[in-house]
Amino acid sequence: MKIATWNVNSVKARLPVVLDWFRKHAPDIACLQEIKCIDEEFPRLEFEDLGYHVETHGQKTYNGVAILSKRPFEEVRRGLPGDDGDEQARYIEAVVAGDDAPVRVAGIYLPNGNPAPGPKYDYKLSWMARLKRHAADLLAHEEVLVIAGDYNVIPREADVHDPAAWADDALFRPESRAAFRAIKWLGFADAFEQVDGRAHQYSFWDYQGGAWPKDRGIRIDHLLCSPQAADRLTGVTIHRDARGAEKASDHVPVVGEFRV
DNA sequence: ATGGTCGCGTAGCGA
Repeated sequence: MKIATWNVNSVKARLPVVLDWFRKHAPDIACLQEIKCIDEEFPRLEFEDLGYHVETHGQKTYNGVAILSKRPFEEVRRGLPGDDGDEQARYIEAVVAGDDAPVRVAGIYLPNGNPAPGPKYDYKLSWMARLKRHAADLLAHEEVLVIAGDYNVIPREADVHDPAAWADDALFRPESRAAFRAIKWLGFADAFEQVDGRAHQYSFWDYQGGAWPKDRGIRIDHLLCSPQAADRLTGVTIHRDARGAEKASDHVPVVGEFRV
């Protein structure tokens, strides 16, 4: 089973590019971030035509997440628990039947947090604290669980082209990396680090300043795997080539393959 | 091509 995450940076602006990629790579489950539209405006029919079930947690203009699956959803949750006043659509979670076990997938769009310090950074860290609490609850189920998405965190120096240039950025500051580690150390494996782990394998290149042609990227799109998922993980592919497409997103898909 | 980000929404913010 292929489980993908992709920050598409507007599903409507990206639709031809995204549909081409789905036709070519046919993920079984895909989490999309920054769909930038309300549920009613999501191009649902186009994905249903490709054989997908579609669930969205949309928002006007900003944020918004979706989860797509070839198999029907058995359970869907919208919104990250822990703050009923949080209006930002950044979390969706669903369960799909695997061949021999249920598969729970959460799609996340973790707050960027810049500028740091400041209220946006405080929101990022509090969101991560909420994610940690919820992730701990989910781990207790002992399921095949993948938390997939745009974490907006660069875990290691090896995951950024120029660590010094990013030292004060909300994506690389010590508090952000510590919060990411605290979630991971609840008992998750980073899929990429488990099966590959090479330095300088990026998932995002800024539109500005020729970041893509100069390969000035960062790795911020991750698949965190429960032990039951990690045991079944056979490979991870970062679809770097997608960044070179006409009208590309600034992020590329990351796909994990699981025996389930 | 003497420029050099993109999307949303139609100014300026967010990333």
